[in-house]
Amino acid sequence: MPDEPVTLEQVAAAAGVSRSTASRALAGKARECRISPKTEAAILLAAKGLGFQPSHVARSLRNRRSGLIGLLVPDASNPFFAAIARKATVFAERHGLSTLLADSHDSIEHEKELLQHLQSRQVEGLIICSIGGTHEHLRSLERTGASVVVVDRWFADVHLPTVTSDNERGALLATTAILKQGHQQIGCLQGRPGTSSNDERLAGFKAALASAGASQDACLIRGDDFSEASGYRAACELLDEHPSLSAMFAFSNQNALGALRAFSERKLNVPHDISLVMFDDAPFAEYLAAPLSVIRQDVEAIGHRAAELLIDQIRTGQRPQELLHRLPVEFVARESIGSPRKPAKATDP
Amino acid sequence: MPDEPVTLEQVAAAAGVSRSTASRALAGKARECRISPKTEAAILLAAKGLGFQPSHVARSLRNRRSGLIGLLVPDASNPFFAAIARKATVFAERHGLSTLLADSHDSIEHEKELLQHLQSRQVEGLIICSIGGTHEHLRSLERTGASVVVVDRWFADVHLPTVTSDNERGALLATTAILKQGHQQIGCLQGRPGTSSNDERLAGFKAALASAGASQDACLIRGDDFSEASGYRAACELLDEHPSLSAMFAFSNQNALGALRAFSERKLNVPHDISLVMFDDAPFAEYLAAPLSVIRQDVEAIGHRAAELLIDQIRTGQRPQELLHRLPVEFVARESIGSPRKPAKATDP
DNA sequence: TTGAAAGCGCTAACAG
DNA sequence: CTGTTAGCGCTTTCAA
Repeated sequence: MPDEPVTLEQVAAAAGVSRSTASRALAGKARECRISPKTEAAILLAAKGLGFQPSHVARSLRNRRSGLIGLLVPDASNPFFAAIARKATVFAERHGLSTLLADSHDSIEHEKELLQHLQSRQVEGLIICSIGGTHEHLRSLERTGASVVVVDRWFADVHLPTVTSDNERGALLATTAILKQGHQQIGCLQGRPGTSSNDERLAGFKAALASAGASQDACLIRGDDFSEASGYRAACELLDEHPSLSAMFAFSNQNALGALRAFSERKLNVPHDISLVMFDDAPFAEYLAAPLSVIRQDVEAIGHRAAELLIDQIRTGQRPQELLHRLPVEFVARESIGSPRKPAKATDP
Repeated sequence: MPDEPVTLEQVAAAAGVSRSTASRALAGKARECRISPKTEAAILLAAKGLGFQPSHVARSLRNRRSGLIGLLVPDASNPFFAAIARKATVFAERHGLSTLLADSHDSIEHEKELLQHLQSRQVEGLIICSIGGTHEHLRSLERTGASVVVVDRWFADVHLPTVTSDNERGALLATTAILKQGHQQIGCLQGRPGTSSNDERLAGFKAALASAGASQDACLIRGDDFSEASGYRAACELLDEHPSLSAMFAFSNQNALGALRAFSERKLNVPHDISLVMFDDAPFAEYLAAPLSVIRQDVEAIGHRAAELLIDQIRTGQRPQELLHRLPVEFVARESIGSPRKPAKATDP
């Protein structure tokens, strides 16, 4: 910013003392360093008068502490990550740390690159929502002993503190709720296969089917990632190939929105023609044509826990005892699960 | 992070050269500084071998450029600001700048405080979505000649580059659409009075009423801020006090959600019993019980323009010619505006 | 073609 | 009670 910032030097000069004294006084160490009240006052006055703002950069260099944490997410505009971002920044700020935001655009290449950037910025800690796929970079973080928290997804061979929802239980709850209504065939709109959040939900889905003795038809699982587009495609395929399908379970808000689009194109009514449950609650869910039953994850808590775990690591220099933090989820029953309609043509409600 | 980072010194030593030479080679100035290819290679090799990561902190101090921009928003988890955050970070990153995220929690005190923090971090530029209320701090930014872009809201007496939507026109469009259906009384669920985004929308609302010769009953304007709670309260009041009310215009997504809650409690059906339009589109809007007609603002464009304006300022050191950037909005007709129902009791659909 | 030296703004050990 | 000194890691004259 254009204006040459005021330096400690200038404050010291104005107060007629040396930099060290000024530094001490401004650091609130007047008592401790037995600085005379009048010099202290002079220094404080000079600082205020000149509008002195200590340089964090210089301080960082000297103290070898940047006072920065990094936050690396696949999509900062996704409400889930945005909520985490908020919690993290606020918590960090409260501990005197500022937050660098980085958005990997769902690309593992970007993720690695940004990780480098963040590291070269000397971040003291990192909250990362990794895309997954490869995770050498995570393992290397693990080795360096950096303060890191992995959020949302986890990786069996990466021993870093991780916070995520109880995905399997959530999916089990959702699927069970559907089965209870008497549905025989449930379409599954999955997210990105290979990610823990997806695979755990899938496991819960299958477990519920198994324990109900229902048919585990793998063909009823579709989808490539957590996007609206994937949800739409998956729902279309399922609807076209299995006209008798009476219920669907969407693994994300976006997937569900895609499904709703597919339904609306086909004039399918929820829950009359088809039932739907989605993973992750959203403010709008209860105002949809049919208020959606959902699995609610406590996003706030996830963000909070992540920040907490990170700050602890930074302060103690130690990884926490518990590495895997699984936060509970909750089934919220609304009106989107009905009874299976009578076997009939799929297009005319 | 625990591991002592590798310094330039070490790389230089390993390559058997001085820091200066190493610095030059690693800065890609080999040609320019006529460094012999073999020493260059040696340096690059050593750097790679040791996993050298230049210290941004040291560099910042030396170059007097932090390579940081600040992003100060009232609520990082609000999709609107989250989208802007994303655009800004990505754009900034592309220009070698990292983004510091700060969340003022809708509090002007926090806003000022965080602004200080960001400044002491030597940010080279700042994108700020100010709460408003007071804006001495903005005026002081104006004076220092800092690179700043104000987003979403603007302030008549603050001469800083600003990007916002054409709120007045949006509101005019929305209100006109309602009037065209024959509604006589339109409830207005406003956001925070005193903010430009609110007051401009209000102006558009009133202008539409005026030019249609409709009654401008100020009593039909309610609401305190852009939250769901405010929307709910406002809608309840309006509904209870004016049973003949047949349409509402919500100034934000949240306000609209609040209204929907009020409607649903009263078993009011949209658009049969009551019509609704909201400012700002949302992915879910078309899947609501009645797909909502909305005024769509181009959030991506706002974020993009803001980042662009900021980077330009940073590079040129100059404020742009045009200070006020008003991005166009669009009326998206869906199904939430119906004809006014026959005068009847308000509670039984 | 390379090195030595200075200094960005700050803090802290060590002297007075 | 306060000042002097050194140095965090890097870049950039200036000199060789």
